[in-house]
Amino acid sequence: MAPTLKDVAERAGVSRSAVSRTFTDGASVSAKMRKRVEKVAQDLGYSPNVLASSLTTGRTKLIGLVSNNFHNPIFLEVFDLFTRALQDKGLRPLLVNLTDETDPANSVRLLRQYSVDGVVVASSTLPPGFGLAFRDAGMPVVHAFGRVTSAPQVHVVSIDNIEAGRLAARSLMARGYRRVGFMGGPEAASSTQDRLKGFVSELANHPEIIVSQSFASAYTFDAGRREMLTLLAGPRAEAYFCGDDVLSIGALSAIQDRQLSVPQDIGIIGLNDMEMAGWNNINLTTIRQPIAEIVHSSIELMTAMLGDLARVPEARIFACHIVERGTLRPLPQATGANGLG
Amino acid sequence: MAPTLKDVAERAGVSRSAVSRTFTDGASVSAKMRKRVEKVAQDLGYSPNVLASSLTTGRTKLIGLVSNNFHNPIFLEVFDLFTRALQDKGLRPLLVNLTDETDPANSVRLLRQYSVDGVVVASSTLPPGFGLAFRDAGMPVVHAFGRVTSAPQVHVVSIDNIEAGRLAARSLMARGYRRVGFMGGPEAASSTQDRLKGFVSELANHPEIIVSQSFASAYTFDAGRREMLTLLAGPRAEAYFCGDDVLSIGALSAIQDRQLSVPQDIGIIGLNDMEMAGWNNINLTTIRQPIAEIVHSSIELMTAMLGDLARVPEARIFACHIVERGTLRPLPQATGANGLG
DNA sequence: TTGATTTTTGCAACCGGTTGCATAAACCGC
DNA sequence: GCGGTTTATGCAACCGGTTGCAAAAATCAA
Repeated sequence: MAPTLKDVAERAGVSRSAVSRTFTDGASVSAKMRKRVEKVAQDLGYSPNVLASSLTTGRTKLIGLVSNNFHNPIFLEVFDLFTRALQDKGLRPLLVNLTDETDPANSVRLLRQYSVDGVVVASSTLPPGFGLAFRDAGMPVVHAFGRVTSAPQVHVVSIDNIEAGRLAARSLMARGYRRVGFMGGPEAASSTQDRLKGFVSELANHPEIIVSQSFASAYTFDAGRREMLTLLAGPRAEAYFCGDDVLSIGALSAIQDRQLSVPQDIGIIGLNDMEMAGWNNINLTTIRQPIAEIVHSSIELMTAMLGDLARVPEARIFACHIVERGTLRPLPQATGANGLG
Repeated sequence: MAPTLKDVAERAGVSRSAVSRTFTDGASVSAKMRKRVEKVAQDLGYSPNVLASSLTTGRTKLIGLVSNNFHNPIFLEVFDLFTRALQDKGLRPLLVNLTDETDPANSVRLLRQYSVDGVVVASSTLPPGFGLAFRDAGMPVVHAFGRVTSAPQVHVVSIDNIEAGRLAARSLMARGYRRVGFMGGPEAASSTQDRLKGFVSELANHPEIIVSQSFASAYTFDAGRREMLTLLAGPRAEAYFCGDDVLSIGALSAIQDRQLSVPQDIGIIGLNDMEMAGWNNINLTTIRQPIAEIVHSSIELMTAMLGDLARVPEARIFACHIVERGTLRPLPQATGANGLG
């Protein structure tokens, strides 16, 4: 159906190589030849088949975009940013949905079959085994929203979850909360553990503050709501740092059910700053992850890897900051000013 | 890096054809040969390169998944369902983000370069020119959430937007509203026009009911909020049928700002039934689109097309129904029972 | 104009597979 | 064991491109 290089060559009366060369930049073609070929190509509506060329060049310009996170609205923003950033670099995202997948070998096989040039893992909950398996299969890997360590085994672009935990703790203290709670995401996820670690360690210097902790079973509204309902049944804290914005909204719904008011009776601080958090009937105070920066940095790292396969893994860490809205009491001092930056 | 068919053939001491045949089902290979080859393939970690084989078979098993809708949470559900359904059929989604794209020719070129086997357009706002351009380029096309017509030019799987408009009108009347408003999505979209048409035509039989109409500029929270704020500044209706759930939530936020209460002062009915609509601090009465059914039917249609390229375009229409929640007054008669089905 | 140098072009082999065809091997009934 | 059929295998050409190499053409300096 679609015209091929051979068609163009015959019609233009030149060799196939000549046609090929007009479409690969850096190749040696005279201006005359190029013009002639381009004319015919235009007429025929020819455009080169990337997949065929990949056989010899070894590059498909296909990037596996793998995630297991198809229920958190923040990831729609993430996918939007990733797909556009990849497109801008002339790369194509091959979307891989890893929900319910536990064996990295399957994914490796799959990505191999399509000989993707690289893999972007976009998830804060996918176990590190996946990234490692891709790397071991010889593919450049960038793990966005992954766990930051001092000796990363694959490239990681993320926030410092420990620091985020600290930031949350400091914010709550600064607002005068004395009994604070950590209501994390899935306990097994390293991001949860890191945030807890930061949260607790910051508070360790303040023995007067009472800390409790618990975990929601997933990053979902229902899990957040359920967890908060059980928390409210016992002795409750004055404010909670929730695992993410979706959990926070679930928690808010539980609080509302109990006729308690926010932030007077209970304060909530989330994490992510998804679009919805700013909707003014939600108005959630939260810690903002700089999504766009993380995505762009991930792509930058990926394209760098495509040029230098041997590049040694690095971790890129982005700073978080608090977005003041209505679910935490204001700071005691001057309005708006926030010494915690 | 990755082992090739040749490697396996040499190692097993058989011809390349033999190896190829063990991996294509329906091919003639003895059990003995198959066993031998599979053993070696296993040892080497070989799996066939789909892209290379596509050169001769003409099938890449790549499906372009194109959308321009990366800001509406319902589409995260849609992407989740599509990617999983495609995976189950052994197909791979090549995600194409058409935000800001106006020229179908670019997308055609792009999808051609990757010689996708077919294209799924998932959008209610993308102009029909895109689907047609893909079709004209010889690709099987299914337009999910597209416009239903009696003589479809490409396969369409969707709800009947006219009927949805009627359903909304009937629901509002049944609940005793006398002044009703249509607050649609982008005016140019055919889905908006169809819903309006249905809404108005149903009410045409009831001259005692006063109807107004307006349009939000996009399917976003802000647009919905803005539009409702201007509506509230004038003579307002008792209930509004909003273009979708996101617009509805924006509208609710505006209503809340004006200290009006829902559903006592104003009723709202949305469309989509995205997950969030059921969150009980939103609790939106809405018209449910059967997303999963639409997606599965789309994929079914796509796989059918792959087997029969000449298949004549059809429209598959799914019924909508109302999901009763808290933003519309209850029906006057018995609780819960809903005569409108 | 000539010979040396640079640039452009085509040939042919190759990338990793598939497949029609011919031949070889296995199977069948007797 | 035989001839006849069916099944399995390998050869070689092909899919749509790219690329090293050598020959041809263009450019340059003298």
